Amino acid sequence: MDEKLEDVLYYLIDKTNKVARRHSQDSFASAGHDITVDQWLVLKKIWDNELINQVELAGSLFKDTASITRILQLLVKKKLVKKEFKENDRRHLLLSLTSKGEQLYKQLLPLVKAMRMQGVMDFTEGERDQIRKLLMKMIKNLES
Amino acid sequence: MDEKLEDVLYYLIDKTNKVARRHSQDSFASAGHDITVDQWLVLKKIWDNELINQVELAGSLFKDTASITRILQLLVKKKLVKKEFKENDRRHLLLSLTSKGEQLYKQLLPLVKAMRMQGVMDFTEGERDQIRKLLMKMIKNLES
DNA sequence: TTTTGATCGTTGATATATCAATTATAAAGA
DNA sequence: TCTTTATAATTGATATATCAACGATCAAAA
Repeated sequence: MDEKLEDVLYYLIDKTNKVARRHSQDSFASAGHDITVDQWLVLKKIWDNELINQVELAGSLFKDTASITRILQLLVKKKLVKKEFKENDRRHLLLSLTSKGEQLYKQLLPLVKAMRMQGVMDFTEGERDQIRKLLMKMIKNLES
Repeated sequence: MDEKLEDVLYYLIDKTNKVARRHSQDSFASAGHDITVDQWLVLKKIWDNELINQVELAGSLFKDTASITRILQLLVKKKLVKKEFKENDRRHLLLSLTSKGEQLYKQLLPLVKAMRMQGVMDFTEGERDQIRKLLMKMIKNLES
């Protein structure tokens, strides 16, 4: 007899992830913002790292470049992000936020900070360190 | 200045989840099995809980009933799962594994058990309890 | 009994994940 | 210079997530 799904750790991690994402997504929606969590992540990464290209962006968000292409298509359509070519290298795109994108970023930031707190509001400093340490250990075990 | 993405706990959870899923998916593929992680989860849940309906199935896997409908379409097409109606109640479907489904389940189980170990192979009993406890605490904080 | 209400399952639309194939371009080598 | 090679980005196909709308069917109320 196999153990119950509820007792499988990956399952618990998946659930936590989903609950956190839904909470974040609902917070954006209730605040009247038409943006997905993944779009926010891309927006933030570009803000933090102006002129990053799509391969780097994908790597740092653990996404496929195909996913990044499609998320960016939407962000460009919403006029939040712009793409340009590096000088003398038409192969590499450089990404940056439009002023509308920067404005939205600043507007969302306090919301996002509140979301991040919600899950760990009653955690001690030790507990925060501990969960981080254990998750990183799992990642190391799974990345061969 | 906002903290770096790498320091955000949700981001770390998302990464762990992705790494675990990819590891599991790769294990299925290398063993020559054409099945997704989500399809496996549905298969296992039905095995554990014969005659479950789609709403219950969705709830226990944290999935939308729409997702369940589509995953089941594929599993039925692969002849791993069958749907029947409850007697005198054409509104409620009952799900069960076909013999092919049961056979596949048994074949995958040892693989799956190995996958589950991979991430926590060097964890002490205390660490396993701790991460579980902390994740459940996060879930409680985020669900409301 | 007819109507109303509630629940279950499906479908459509859109966003994302993943893999494979393709295009464009730059850099390196012949 | 011309060819080969490597990398970046895109696109197509399929699977899943989410929300909204819908259809079917049973149950309870009028």
